Amino acid sequence: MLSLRVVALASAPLVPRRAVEPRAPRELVERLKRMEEKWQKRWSEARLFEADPDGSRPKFFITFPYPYVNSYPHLGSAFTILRVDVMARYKRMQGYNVLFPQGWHATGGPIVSSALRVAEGDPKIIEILKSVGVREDEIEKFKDPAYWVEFFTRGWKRDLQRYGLSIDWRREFYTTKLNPYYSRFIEWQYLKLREKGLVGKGSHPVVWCPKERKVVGDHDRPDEYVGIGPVEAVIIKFRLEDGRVLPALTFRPETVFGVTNVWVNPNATYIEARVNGEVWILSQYMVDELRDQDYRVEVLGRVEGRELVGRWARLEATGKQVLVLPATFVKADLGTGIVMSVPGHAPYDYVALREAWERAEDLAREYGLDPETIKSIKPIVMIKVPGFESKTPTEYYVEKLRVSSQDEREKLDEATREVYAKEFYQGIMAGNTGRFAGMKVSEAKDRVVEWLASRGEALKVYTLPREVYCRCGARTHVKLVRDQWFLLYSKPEWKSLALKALSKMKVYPEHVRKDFRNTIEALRDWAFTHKGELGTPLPWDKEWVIESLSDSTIYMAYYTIAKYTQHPEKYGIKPENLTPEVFDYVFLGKGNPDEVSKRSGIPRELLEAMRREFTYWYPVDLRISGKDLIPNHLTFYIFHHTAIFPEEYWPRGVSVNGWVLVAGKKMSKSLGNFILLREALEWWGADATRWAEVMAGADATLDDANFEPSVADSAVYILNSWLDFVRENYGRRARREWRLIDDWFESVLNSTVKRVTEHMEETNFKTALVEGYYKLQELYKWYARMAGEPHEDLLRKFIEIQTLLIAPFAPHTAEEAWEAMGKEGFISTAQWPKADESKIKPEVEAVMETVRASIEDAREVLRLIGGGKRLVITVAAGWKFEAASLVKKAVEEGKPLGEALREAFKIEGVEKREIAGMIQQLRKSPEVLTRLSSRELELRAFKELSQAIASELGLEEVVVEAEEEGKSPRKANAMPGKPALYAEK
RNA sequence: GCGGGGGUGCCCGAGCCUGGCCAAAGGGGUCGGGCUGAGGACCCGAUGGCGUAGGCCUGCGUGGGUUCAAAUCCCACCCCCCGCACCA
Repeated sequence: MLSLRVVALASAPLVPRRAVEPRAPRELVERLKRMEEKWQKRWSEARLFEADPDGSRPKFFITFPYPYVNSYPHLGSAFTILRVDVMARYKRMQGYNVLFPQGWHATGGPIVSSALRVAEGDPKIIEILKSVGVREDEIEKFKDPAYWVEFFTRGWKRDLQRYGLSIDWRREFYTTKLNPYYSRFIEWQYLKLREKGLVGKGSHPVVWCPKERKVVGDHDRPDEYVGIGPVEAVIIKFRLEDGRVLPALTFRPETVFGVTNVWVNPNATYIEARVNGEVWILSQYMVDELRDQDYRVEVLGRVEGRELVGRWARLEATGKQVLVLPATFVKADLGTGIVMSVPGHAPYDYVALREAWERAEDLAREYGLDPETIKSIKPIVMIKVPGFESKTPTEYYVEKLRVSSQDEREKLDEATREVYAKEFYQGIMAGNTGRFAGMKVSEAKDRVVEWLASRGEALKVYTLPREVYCRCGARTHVKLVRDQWFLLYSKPEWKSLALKALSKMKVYPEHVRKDFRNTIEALRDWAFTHKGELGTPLPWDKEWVIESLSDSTIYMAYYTIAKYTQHPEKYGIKPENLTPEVFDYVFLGKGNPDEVSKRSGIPRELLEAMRREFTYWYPVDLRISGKDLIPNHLTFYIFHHTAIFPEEYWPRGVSVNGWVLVAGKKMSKSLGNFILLREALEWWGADATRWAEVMAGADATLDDANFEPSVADSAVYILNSWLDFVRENYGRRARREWRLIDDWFESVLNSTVKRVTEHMEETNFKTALVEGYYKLQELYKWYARMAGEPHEDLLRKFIEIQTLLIAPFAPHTAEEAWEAMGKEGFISTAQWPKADESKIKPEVEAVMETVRASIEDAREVLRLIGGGKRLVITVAAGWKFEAASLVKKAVEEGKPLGEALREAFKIEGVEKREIAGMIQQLRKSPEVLTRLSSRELELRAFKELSQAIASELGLEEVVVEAEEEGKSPRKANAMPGKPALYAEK
């Protein structure tokens, strides 16, 4: 499922250079690792994460797409699965019965191909295996695909366990016929789909190796050919005077109206062959390709390219006669080797024509032509593009890229792409295109092909846009596979079910819903069977195997019963017991358990237990994955659920995230920033690695995350010092009498819990950790400085909450801290803190904000006057608070500020002039309104904190007074939320 | 082209939905101070320009607009990234 890109591994240098190294002190890391081992052992002994149906608790079923096990997990896969674990742990602390299972994906070609390479002794693949720690004497075993699966499955499991994931391992399994239990399940699924008419048959183009006679997937090719697939092209016939056909292959059939000549490679040898009754002259390559696309091709002989030069060829559809000219850019083994020249719209043709003009005399001499005829060939413009009136796109890009020769392939390829993009999407067919004039090029293209084809002058073929070689060294071409099985995603009824399911799902982040909708609407039929790969054979046509994206759509249901089916030693179920009838009963509630039991040989109680297990856990509450799975797997997941299951079991939610960069760059061996999870665990331990992964950006977003090794280093310190802090401070004696600053800290403590909980619900885990740890720590530091000594109860409360808030992220450290506090049981199942709304006091938070702002102001003033000894703080007069609150109220009612300010004049007993002055100040800094509290509270806050403020600013004395009886020469400046300050040397 | 996401201070990156608390969170880097056996750990401060009183000027892709007030709302434009399918 999750592709690990062994391909990428393969391209890496054999001795990777490390750009990324851990710097955290070993002893601190070792301390964390010892704890991790201890708690993992205890969790496992307590079977803490083994989840069984429990009607007394709400359930939460969460999954991660099973990874493709052809290598070990790296920081990328570890990132996404960590988000699953964090959510699972959070939900567990919220009192949910959480099921987090994990399986492995073995379906597909890469493992088979890699095993074959080992068998062949390919040094590259052997080196890759060694680089991930496979012993020399073990290499031999990797000739067998099954061993890959077994080996890396073990490796993944070990890594994930050491990572501290809260998985119920009883439900582990891997796919393909290597696990016949799973295969039985997939067979059932596909029988169902066929029953419902969602399976069809058709033909399908594939990249084909003629030597090995097989489909060539990405894993079967050298890296430079990865990702290139069949494209549609058109062959247009040019007829020579003797009746033979020059078939020109083109990707731009709409440009036939601009043809000026035909290009051939004079130095190449072409094949003369009978194709569908006509005599064609074409490349050997296309002979093979056409044969594999069901054309009858009978080779008659050979023709030298130069023999064709100088002949006239006729395009029947337009009646145009054109000359055959030589061109060096024409490759005889690409396409038909015959090129229709459209210099008005194709950079290659344009440049080649210019060269032909220059060399007209030479060409004429060499091929016996008339130089004037060559020079008289001029580009024909037949597409209009807005903004390209004076110069065509072809002229523009050839000039811009300074192309000087037809052999400058890179520049010409780029120019071709640019011209195509402009003309195809923005171009309009010009007046000289007959019945197509005025049509958009994007629409005209297909119409032109239809028109030509209906007259027998063109045909559609599939070909490769570039040469692609198989790993065996053979050149590949496109073959049309007949009898290909398809999933009929294009069926409107199926699409509308999928859309309905989507509309009821939670999608994080929400905007991704649109991507899903677009994908569902645009999804076409899917060729779901392959040959020569690992998988489950199609039950009714066993030579085909169900391909990887198609055998992984509803397997989350299988987790619910894997506990039973995958443990024959305990429950005695054999693969042959798992008849379709059994699945019908377990998943769909069909049939009578007694009869199903009798026929399948599975005891009734077991069948019922499986049914209960399924109905309890299903549907999946949340599936978390990388963004790459939106347009394929996650969409298929929705489709198949709607096809197989009743509505109540359709998926409830999906959360997606971006890729992981390491140190700001895409992970790659050549950059030296490719990190396997096991390496990170070795360097930083589990909790610090988890911490850094979350801090990389574990929110629900399509943006890429960035794992910074320095963050992992600092997490090592953070976790160690938090543990020390807990040990030194939890339950110690401290201040007993309650002060205003305690109200403040209690308030922010509760509002922090509230915000963090909201972020957790939205799967925005980085934001949750930033708020729940970093910001809370800042708040505590400030509290400790302002309070001098913290309040005893609050200190305890803070330590508890802080530990609970980091528990989903750094569970081992949290357990250790929890134990150090003397708490009973595991923190993993402790109650997530609940915000006490009554303790959240906005006016206290506001007044403390005023204090903080005043300290900053005072610092600035002191700096400007070059230091001082004494500070007088004057809290504004009572009437100013009244006036400000009138203004604030008016603003909140929606009045414009100017109008709201006039409210202040309602205050009685104060001179209008004074009020006007205050209004002036308010207009200048309306922000004070947002931290408006009361005169009494401000006075109290400043008085209580005057000592702290003094030491904060390094002053000998801080005097706090009220404006009414104040003596400060600047007391008139005092505003609510912004007391007047007066500093003395 | 269609669909989606973006362009913020030296760098990374929040804010934008719900306009004023935003010269703009938080990191990193840099500078200064503290702690120390001159610690890569920790703590405090500075880090657009100017300023001996909390201020002023310039500023969040570009250009307009709405508003007492815009990084935030509206319009137009420019640029970048991703997807548009058979690689899992």
